[in-house]
Order: sequence, then structure tokens, then C-alpha cells
Amino acid sequence: MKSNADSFYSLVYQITSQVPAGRVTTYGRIAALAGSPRASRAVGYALSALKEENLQQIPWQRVINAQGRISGKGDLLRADLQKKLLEKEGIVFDENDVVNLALYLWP
DNA sequence: ATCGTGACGAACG
DNA sequence: CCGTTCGCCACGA
Repeated sequence: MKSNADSFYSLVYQITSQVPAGRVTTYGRIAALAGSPRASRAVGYALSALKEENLQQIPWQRVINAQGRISGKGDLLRADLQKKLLEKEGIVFDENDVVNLALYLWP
């Protein structure tokens, strides 16, 4: 059986909320957990729809791409904020602003 | 139902 | 490192 009131968006938010501090996950990973391993684009689309209210309750900053890098397309301010928030949680970036997913990837 | 769009992913050069 | 190309999926008009 499938979820009823939970759209793909809600599912993405639910999963994102489960990511603990000090860890990160990728769009593709969330898509897989949501039941669609190839819906990575849809995941990013869902997070882009987040409003200020949601930003307070959802750790969107812990979601990065499979290359361990921040996307924040069209909004570099948001990308800079994301990096700061992650570093604050203990995440370390290398000289190229890339995170070692082998160390922080969740689940 | 069809089309355009997008915080993606992997493969190539 | 960068840019390009193709494929995948969900959503709104």
C-alpha cells in the first residue's frame, strides 16, 4: 500500500527532517528513500519550494549533491549560508568546497 | 494528456 | 578543474 496524504514533496521533507546534525545526504539518496531512485531532480525541486517557515523546521542545509558539493542554483546567498551552517555542525569542506561524503553521508 | 522546467546524476572529452 | 550531453522524475499551466 502506498501513502495517501503524503505527496512526493512531503515525503522528501519527512526524510530530510530525519537527517541528524553533523551528517549530510544527497538528493539521489533521498529520492531512493522516497521510493524513486531516479527522482533526484524532483527532490531538488521540492526543497526549492521551501518557505521561510519550513527552513526553520527542516534541515535543508544537510542536503547536497552526489559530488559532495552545494548546489544552491540561482541563489548563491543561500549556498553560502548552507556552507556556514554545515561547518557549524562540524562538517569540513576541502579547498574546493567539497565534502567527503564517505565521512558524513547519511543514512 | 502534453510541454517546459529544475537545489540532480553519471558519463565523456 | 570545466563544460556538454543524455536520462530520470515530479509539478504546474
